[in-house]
Amino acid sequence: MKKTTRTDTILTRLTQDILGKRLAPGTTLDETRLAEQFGASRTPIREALRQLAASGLVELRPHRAPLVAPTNDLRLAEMFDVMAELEALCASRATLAMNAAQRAELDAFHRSMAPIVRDSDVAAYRAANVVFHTMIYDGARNGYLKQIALSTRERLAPHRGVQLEAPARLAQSHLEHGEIVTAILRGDHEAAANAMRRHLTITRETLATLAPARTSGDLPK
Amino acid sequence: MKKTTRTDTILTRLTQDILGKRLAPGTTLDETRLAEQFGASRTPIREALRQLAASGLVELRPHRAPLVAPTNDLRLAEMFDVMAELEALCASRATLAMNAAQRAELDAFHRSMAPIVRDSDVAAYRAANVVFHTMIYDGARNGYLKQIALSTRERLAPHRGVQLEAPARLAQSHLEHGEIVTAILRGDHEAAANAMRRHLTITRETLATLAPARTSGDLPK
DNA sequence: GATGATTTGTACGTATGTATA
DNA sequence: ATATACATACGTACAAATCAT
Repeated sequence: MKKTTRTDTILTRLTQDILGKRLAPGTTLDETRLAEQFGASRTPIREALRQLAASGLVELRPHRAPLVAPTNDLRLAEMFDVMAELEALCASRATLAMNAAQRAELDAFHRSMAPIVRDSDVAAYRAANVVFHTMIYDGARNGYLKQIALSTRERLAPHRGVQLEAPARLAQSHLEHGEIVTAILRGDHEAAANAMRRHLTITRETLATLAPARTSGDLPK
Repeated sequence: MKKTTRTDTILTRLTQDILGKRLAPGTTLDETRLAEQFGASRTPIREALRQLAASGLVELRPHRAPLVAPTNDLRLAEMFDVMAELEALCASRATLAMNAAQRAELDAFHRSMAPIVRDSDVAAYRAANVVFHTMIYDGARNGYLKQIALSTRERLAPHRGVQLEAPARLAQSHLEHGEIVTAILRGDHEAAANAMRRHLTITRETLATLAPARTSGDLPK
C-alpha cells in the first residue's frame, strides 16, 4: 500500500541508525561503501545524505566524506534551551486554543500514564511521553510551530531518553505533567508555559547528572 | 577566492528566483528543463531541489514534478506568529546575554538608521533592518535559535518586504526599534520581548492592510 | 482500460577537487 | 613541492512510474 522510493527507505534507515547511535557521531560516511551496504547505487545514497544534511544529522563538506554530525555539547545545550522555550510556547498556546475535546483527552491521557509510572515501565513511559507532548503541540494549533518543535525534539531524542531511567524520575516527570495539565485546564497560559519550561529544565538537569560531561571527542587539529 | 560547486550556484539562483517571486508558487519545476536552462546536467539540479525541499521552498512528491511551494495563507500566518515569538525570545535573551560592546554597537547602529528614515530610503532601510535584527539574534548567543529564526525570516522575507512601503511605516518601524533598544539597554528583558513582539505584530498588520487577501491561486482539481 | 509520451528514479563511468606521502 | 590516493561532483544512459490520449 505504501509507495516508497529507494532514496526514502535509505533515508529512514540512515536516520534511525544515526539517532539510534548505531552510527557514532564523527563517523565518516562513504557513499560507495554505503551503496554496496544497501545494495543500491550511489545516487539514492547521495540524495539521502543531502536530506540528512539538511536536517542537521550529517555534515557535508564539498569533495570530502560526509560526517555523522558530531554532537557538539554547546550546540546541544542550545537546542535544549530552545526546546524548552518552544514547548513552553506550545503549552501557552494550547491553553488558549485547545477545544473541550482536546482538553478532556489530554487530561484522560495524562491519568492513563499513572499505572505506567507505578510499574516503572520506562519503555512504555517513554512512548506515552512522546504522545503527551505531541498532544500539546497539536493543541497549540500552529502547524509551523509543531514542525520545528518536532524536528528539534527528534534531534534531541537520543540524548533525552536516558534521563527517564534516573531513580524516581518517572514519578517526578508525571507530577510535572500533572502541573502542566492542571494549568491548561485552569486556563492559565502563563502557568502552563512556566510548568512546561520547568519540566524541560529538570529533564535537562537530570540528564546532566546522569551523563556528566561526555567527552567532546576528537577536536580535529 | 570563493570555491563553489555547481549545485550551490544553482541552489542560490533557484532560491533567489523563488523568494523573488520570479518563479510563482505552484509552478512545476521540470528537472530536464532546468538542466538545459542552467547549462548543467540533471544531477546538480536534483540535489539543489532536494535542499530546497528541505528548506520548504519546494514540494517534492515521488515520481512527480517538484512544485514551487504554494504559499498557504494559513501556514504563512502561522509562520508570522512563530516568527514574532522567536524574535521576542531573541530580544529577551539578548537583553541578558549581550556584552557591553554589543549593546553599544546596537545602539549606535540603531541611531545610524535615523538619516535613512529621514530620506525615506526604503531600500536602504530594508537592508539595515536585516542587520538590526541579526544583531539581536547574535546577541542572544544561541546558535540554534539564530538558525531557526534566520530560516523562518528568510522564508517570510518576500512577504515582509512590501510593508515598509506603507506611508510613514519607516518612521514607525524606527520608533519601534527604538523601544526595543531602550529596553535592552535598560536590561528589562520582558519589555524587550514585548516590544519586539509588538514590532512584528504591527509589521504583520501593516502587511495585511497593504496586500489584502492575495488570492490563493490555483486550486488544482 | 490500455498504450504511448514524458519525466523522474537509479546506475555507473569519468572528471575534479582535497588530503597526504 | 609534486605526485598519488581517494572520495565526491557531474554527466549520461537506462529503467520505472505518471499522465494524457
